[in-house]
Parts: sequence; structure tokens; C-alpha cells
Amino acid sequence: MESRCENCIIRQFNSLRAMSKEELKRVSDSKTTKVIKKGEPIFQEGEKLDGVFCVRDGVSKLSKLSANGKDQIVKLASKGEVIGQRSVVAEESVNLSAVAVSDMEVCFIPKEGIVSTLHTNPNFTLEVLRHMAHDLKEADDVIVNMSQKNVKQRMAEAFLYLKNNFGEDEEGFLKLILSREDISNVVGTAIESCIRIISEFKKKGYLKTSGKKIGITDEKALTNLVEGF
Amino acid sequence: MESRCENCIIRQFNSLRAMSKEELKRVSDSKTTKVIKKGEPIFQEGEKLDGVFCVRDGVSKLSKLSANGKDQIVKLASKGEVIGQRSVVAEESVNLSAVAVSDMEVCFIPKEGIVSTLHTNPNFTLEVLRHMAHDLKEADDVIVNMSQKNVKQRMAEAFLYLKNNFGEDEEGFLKLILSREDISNVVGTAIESCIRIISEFKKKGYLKTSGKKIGITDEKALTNLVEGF
DNA sequence: CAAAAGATATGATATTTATCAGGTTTTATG
DNA sequence: CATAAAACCTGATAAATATCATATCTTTTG
Repeated sequence: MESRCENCIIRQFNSLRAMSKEELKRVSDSKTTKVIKKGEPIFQEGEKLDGVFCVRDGVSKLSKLSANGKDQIVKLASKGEVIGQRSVVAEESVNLSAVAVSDMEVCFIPKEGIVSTLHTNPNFTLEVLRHMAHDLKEADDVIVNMSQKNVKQRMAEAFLYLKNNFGEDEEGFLKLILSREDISNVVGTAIESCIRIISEFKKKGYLKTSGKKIGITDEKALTNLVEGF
Repeated sequence: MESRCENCIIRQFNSLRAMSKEELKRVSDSKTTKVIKKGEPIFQEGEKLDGVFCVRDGVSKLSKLSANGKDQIVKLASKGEVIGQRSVVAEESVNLSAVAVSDMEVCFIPKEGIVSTLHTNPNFTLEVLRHMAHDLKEADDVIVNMSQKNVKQRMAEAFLYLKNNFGEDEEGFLKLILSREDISNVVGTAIESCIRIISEFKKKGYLKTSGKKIGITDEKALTNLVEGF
């Protein structure tokens, strides 16, 4: 099952779209496609990366482990996103671990093709820069949320985020299914607090659940909560 | 008092060093120098910027205001740093406010010179990209600290950060003098908690104070605290 | 320099959140 | 499909942190 970057629609969503035909051809010739099962790592904090990963399908959590054994999820990357870019650009080891939270298909692109294009094609470099500028803004927003919103507000925000970024199924449940532990690692709270707040939101009619699946039943209420009403 | 970018040593610390002679000349011809007094704003959240600011002297806090009226300081920018870059690169309004925390001298560089160089000189674009990659890593670290360290640990870390980045005077006090309110806005805590912890650190012999000045007297103890011992 | 404003400090208390301990339900596996 | 393991849930309690009230010290300003 051969597939070429030139024909890949995913590319439209990331910086690879700014590559020339020739550059893209070179990338396509050097890339390899990998299937990663839910729970498996793509890379670990501290590793040196020899390239970047373009997500074709599925979702990966990017997280950092702390001394006390807790993981903080900094970002969820899905279809179209390129991960490991920061590390390759800065020529540093990765500062985050990437683990699949659903079954994934990713393309590994060796860094040589990326780096040489960065040096010669300003459109591509600028496109990567724009994506990084966007990530930086999002990171700033997370910092502010962490310090100025309480756990209940951050939980509400997390569910709205999951709905807006990954969508709902036909029955109104969030498409991206995360364990309670992963949710608490996104929000930055203890698992028990996370579970307790889900129960509370259910009682109040903001959420519904079915096993691990969670659905939003009162979006307005969650929005109000985030805004501080 | 004329001064040219070509002769400015500050430039060595930021992405302007990757500009060609001609590009730099153009920037220098269009730039204006401004003096900003302590407490005065450089720009405010939501504004559209017509250029970037290169810090020649002094320190600026980059912060974001929340609904409840609290300010979270996301970054302290000093000599050599370029602020407003993210906004100009992404062609978005600024997501943070910049206010001088000490008297400052900055150069305002209209965006035209920057943007056209971004499109034509990949070395410059790559240099800007590398700086942004560094900022993004730092932001990720702040997120993790916020969620995984307690207020006392974050306070300890803040003092070590201030020492490492802005230095000490001859008497061993931190050179950068911040109000207790600014410190609490860096750490993400209530002013009273911030003041209380400073008192506690003084009692334990970790810090000394003299008016607004704060000095570190037991660096090892602060480091241990951060590490969780 | 006196009055006012602002910043710093501390105690008492309330609120939020984490932790511990013990359940139940769900999922994985031989 | 039985059993173990993992994930989920809830209550009780402890710890961390914010808030309110008030006092003192410092700086600014008329």
C-alpha cells in the first residue's frame, strides 16, 4: 500500500504545504509509515529525534513527567499535525513524551529533508514559524488558565475543548475517549477530584456518561462556568 | 544621539544578527528609539502591532489579564529580547500586555522590514523560528510547574530564576526589583500567600530583605525545596 | 512635612483541593 | 466464562491556599 505525500490531503493542514514539488518528492521518498497502537509511545522525553512525525490518523498526547510521578498533558495532537518539530528546529532533545491515546497512523519524516528545506525555502520556514507562533499562543493561554481558573472551571473548559477539536458521535458523546486519568492530567488535578467533578456535572445535567464515553448535555452551563458565572 | 543597528551589540543576542548588511540598514533607517518609564505600558492585549520592540535596556513583564482582574505574568523580557514577534509573525493581535517593570529603552522596528526579510532570507526566518522554539519549550515548562509544584516550590523557583537571569548586586540582593504583587503574578498565587512565604523563607534563613529588595541567602535550600526534598 | 495613598505584613477563617481508604464496575486474559 | 487486573467511584479527612480584616510601614504629593 504505497502512498505519496504529493497526494496526501493531510498535508494541507500543516507546514508541508509550503514545500515545492521537488522538496516534497524528496520527503516522500524518505518517509516511512508507522502504525501505533493506543497506549504505545512515539517518543520519550529526553530522546534525540532523527525526524518529525506527521499524524495521519488518531490522537497523541504530549506530556511531561514530574518528580512525583504525575504526567502533565501539554497538548493533544491529531490528524494533520506535525510533532517533534520543535525539537528538530532547535536541535535539542525532545522536552515532551508522545503517547498514542487512540490507534494511530503516522508518517516518520527524517530530519534531513526538513532541515535542508528550512535553510533554503523561506516560505516553508515561515509556515513552520506561523504554526509555532500559534502553539506558543495556545501555551500562554494554558498557563493563564492554570493559574487563574479553579479545577471545576478547567474541567468544564476541557470538555468544551474536546468537543470543539475532536467532535461528537451521532449520540452526542465526545469522539475522543480519554481515561479519567488522562483527563485529570490535561486539567492538572488529582484523579479523584476529576471523577468527583464529572459526577457533579452529571447530577447537574451538564454531562452524560456511558462507560468511558462522556457527552455534553448543557454546553451553555459549561461555558458560563468557565466565564465565572 | 544617533545610534545604528549595525553597531548595536544587543543585536548579537537576538534574531536580527541573521540579517544581511542591507536588510539591517533598512531596519536601522526605519527604527525609532523610545524611553519607557517603570510602570508604563508598551502595548496592551488585543492591540494590533505595527512592528516589534527590541529591548536595549530594562525589563518588561508580559502578562495576561483574567476576568477576575488578576494578571498572570507569562514572561519577563530583558536586554536583547525582541517582543511582539509572535503577533507580527502570526499576523494576529497581541495576546499579552507588555508593561515596563524598570525604566526601559526600546527600539521600535516597523513590521515591513521584518516581514519582507522573513519572506526572503531563510537564515533570518530560521533564527526567529529557533527563538520561538525556545520560548515554546519554556512555556511548556511553566505549564508543568504550574500544575505539579505547590506555591512554596514555585516561589523558590521564582527567586532562583530571578537570580540566574537578572543577577545580584554587590550586597547580594536580586538586581531586578519586583513588587510583591508582581512576584505573586509570576508565581500565580494570592499576594498574601506570596508575602507569607517570603516571611517564612526569611525566618528559615533562605532569604533576606531590605525594603523591596530581596536577596537569596541559602540557594541550596531553595533548590532542594524545588526538587521536592 | 503632614496627609493620603499605596505597599507590606499578619492573624483568623473559609474554601478548595489532595490524599487515604474502601468500595463497585468494567475490561482483559488464561 | 471465571478470575485477575485495571479503571472508576464515593466518603472521610487532611493539607494547601485564598479571602477577609486590620495593622504597620513606605512613598508620594499637595
